[in-house]
Parts: sequence; structure tokens; C-alpha cells
Amino acid sequence: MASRTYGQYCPVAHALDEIGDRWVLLILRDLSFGPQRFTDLRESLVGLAPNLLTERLRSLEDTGLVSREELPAPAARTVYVLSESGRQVIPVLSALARFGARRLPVPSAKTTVKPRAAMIAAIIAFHRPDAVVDPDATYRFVLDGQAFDVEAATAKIRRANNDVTPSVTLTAAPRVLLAIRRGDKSLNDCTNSGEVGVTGTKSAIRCLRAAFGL
Amino acid sequence: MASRTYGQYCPVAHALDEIGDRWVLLILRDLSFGPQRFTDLRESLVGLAPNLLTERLRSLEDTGLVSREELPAPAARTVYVLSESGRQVIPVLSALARFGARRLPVPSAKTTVKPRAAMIAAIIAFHRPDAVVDPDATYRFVLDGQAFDVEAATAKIRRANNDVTPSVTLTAAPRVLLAIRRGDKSLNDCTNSGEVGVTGTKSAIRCLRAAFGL
DNA sequence: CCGCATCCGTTTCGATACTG
DNA sequence: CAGTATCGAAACGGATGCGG
Repeated sequence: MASRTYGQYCPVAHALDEIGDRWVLLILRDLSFGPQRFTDLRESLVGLAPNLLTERLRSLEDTGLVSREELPAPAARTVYVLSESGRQVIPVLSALARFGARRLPVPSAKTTVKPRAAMIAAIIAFHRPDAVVDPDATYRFVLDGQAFDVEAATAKIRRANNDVTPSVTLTAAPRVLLAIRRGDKSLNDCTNSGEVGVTGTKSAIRCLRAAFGL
Repeated sequence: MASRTYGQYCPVAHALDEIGDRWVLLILRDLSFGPQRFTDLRESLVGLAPNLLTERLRSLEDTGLVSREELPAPAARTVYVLSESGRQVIPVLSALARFGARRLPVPSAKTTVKPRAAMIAAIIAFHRPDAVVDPDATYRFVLDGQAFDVEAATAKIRRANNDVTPSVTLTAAPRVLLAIRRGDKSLNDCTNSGEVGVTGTKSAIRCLRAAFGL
């Protein structure tokens, strides 16, 4: 059951031994947004057979990148979460996202642009930690009703938490965010036309725009 | 022959569609050190069948990441090189190297540490472009007789070029460089004991140490 | 429903042999 | 040197089933 290894003493080869198998990086991508159940992953990863998902999750547990948590009653559910060392794959995901975002074709009218894909393509891939002014800031993005919080300093992303009061909230359709990113529209025009809503103090909004090059 | 795609509109998935197949990132890793012949790649990538290497190279040409060049006479040889867009995978390789380097076990006495692996593990993975003082500097590393030049500003790496006069030259056994990186030895001690040779102006050496955290 | 396990046809991979 | 051809082995993808 041990997956094939490259057998090279090289950090790149070793990394690929651990996270290079098919589906693995997409599983980790999903987990980077927060804990996920088996079926959450299945839903996102269309085409991945359940036995293979099981095997991948076991491997990731073995390497210590993912851990399993049992949520308490009423309905006991198993969720999978990125471990502390698992969070070290996030820069890899970011680099892949930056690479992929430049090469991703403009979505046709029929292509569905999921909120998470838009977050990755428009936000995470272009986050500039060096441009962050206020390290304590939190940015909230509401896309198609799904809310994400991004920690300014670290670019850590999670599903929005009501306990947190974000510095800025940006509301938009995923497709609009991509259009702005491509430069087909400007954020100013979109806020004026109501396609994008931005709330927060003027300085916080400036930080948002600087941090993500919007 | 079209390789399987994930079929998701997501930059990470798209990136993996292009460079996520088995062996592909290792091929790109090798090409990031400069042009390589078919047999150079075969030699480095033990276990990769030649027909599969052919197929991977064709796919990479199709996506425009790699291009083929025919060297002129006397002995006409085909070499494969990273294209301009292909250089965009370098941040992905760096991120993988950083991830893998932390998780790579200490090499046993029997493990062979190849010069390139040491370069990746000790140098590329830890390069700090923000710490670079002189952007025009070039660092030369001579490991087991193989010489590499690293451009300070960009961390571009290539096989050493005699036309270039490096700001600093560091000579060491691959294993020693890794030991320093792990903190088992200090660069100072190794230069005093002769295990590592460093030549260059005092300020250039300071730059080298700052740029790579040595 | 959720979290898997089993079975099975298809694709991909890896090793070796062979060729211009 | 730079590939192509072949073939058995492994991995994958899809469907189905099953206990909690």
C-alpha cells in the first residue's frame, strides 16, 4: 500500500513523495479552508473514488500532515483537519495557485466559478504579506453568500467566524472578482455600480487594496 | 493520450493539470538548472521509462513550458530548456523544496548526497530575496567539483559560467553544507577547519550569509 | 445519511528490448 | 544518443453494498 516513491535524496523529490500523489494537493487545498468531513471532500473532489480518498487520508495521517477529529454528540461526525505541520503545505498551494491563476483561461459564461476557486484565484494567489500595513487586520470576503476570513499578516484563510469583527468586508460574485483581477473591470467602477460592496474604514479599505493588489 | 484532468475551475487544480503528473515536477526541477539532454534527464530520473519521458516532454512542449533546441554541429544534439513561461514554475519548486527540506531526514552515512540536492536543500530552499543587499551579486557554489552560479536578486540558478566572475565562491562537500544548514556545524568552524572554502570580499561574504541564512 | 469496503474494467506506469 | 515498441503490474475511476 506504500505509494511509489522517487527514491532520491532531494527535498523536491521528498516533498513529492509526501504530497505529490494524485488528489493529495487538492485534498490539502480543501482542508486549508478549515475542517472537512469525508463527504465534504467527496463533494468537492468529483471523480475521486471513496476508497482512494480513504487511502489518501490515511497516508496523510501517517505523514502527520492531517489529523482526524471526532466531533462530540449529538451526531458524532469525523472531520479531517490540517495539522500544524500540515499548514506548511500552504506556501506550496499558494505557489501553485499563482502559477495556475496566470494560466487559467477566462471562464466561459457556462463555467461555474465556485466561491473557493475565486478566493484562491483572486485573493490567496495574489496576497502580498509585505504590503500589509496593519498585521492585526482581518479581511472578510463574501462570495455567493459564502464568507471567508483572511488574516492579513499570514494570509491564513478560514470560513468566516462570527466571533471576529472584520476590518473590511467585501461582497461580490466570484466572477466579478476574477474580472477585476484580470483588469477587465476596476474595483472602483464595480463598487459604484453596486456589483461589489465594500464596507470598512477608509484606511482599512486602503490596506485591503494594497494587500491584494486590487 | 490526453492526461487526466481534474476538471475544476480552480487555479490549483489547473496548475496540477499542467504540472502535477508523476515525474513532471522533477523534470522541471532538472531543467531549472539549465538545458538538459534526453539522456541527462534519464540519468537523473532513475525509474522513469524512456517512453514516459518522451510523453512528458511532449506534453510540456504542448503547454509551452519547455522548448526543444537543436544544438549546431559538430554533434547535433537536442536539448530541452525551460521556456520563459516555464520559469514561472520555479516558485513552485522553491515552495516544494522548502517544504521537503524541513522534512527530509538526516542522510545516513550510506546515502549519497548529490550536489544538486544539496543546492536545493541548503541554498534554494532558504534563499531570502529580501535580505539581498547587492542585487548584482552572483554567488558561486562548488560542490563535489560541480559549480553552480546563483543570481542574488532572483535566485536564478545555473551551471557555472566562466564568463561570470562571482562575488563569492563557496566550496564544500554536499553533506557538509547540509550539516551547516541543520545547525550541526557552523560555517565559521568549517571554514577554519578547511571543510568549507569561502573566497570573496568581506562584504560580499556577509551578503552571501545574509541571503542564505548561513 | 455518513464513512467507509469491495469488486472490476480501464488507464497509466515501469522494466526491458529494440532501432535509426 | 534519442528515442520507439511491447507487455505485465500497479493505480485509478465508477458502481455498488453495508454497518452505524
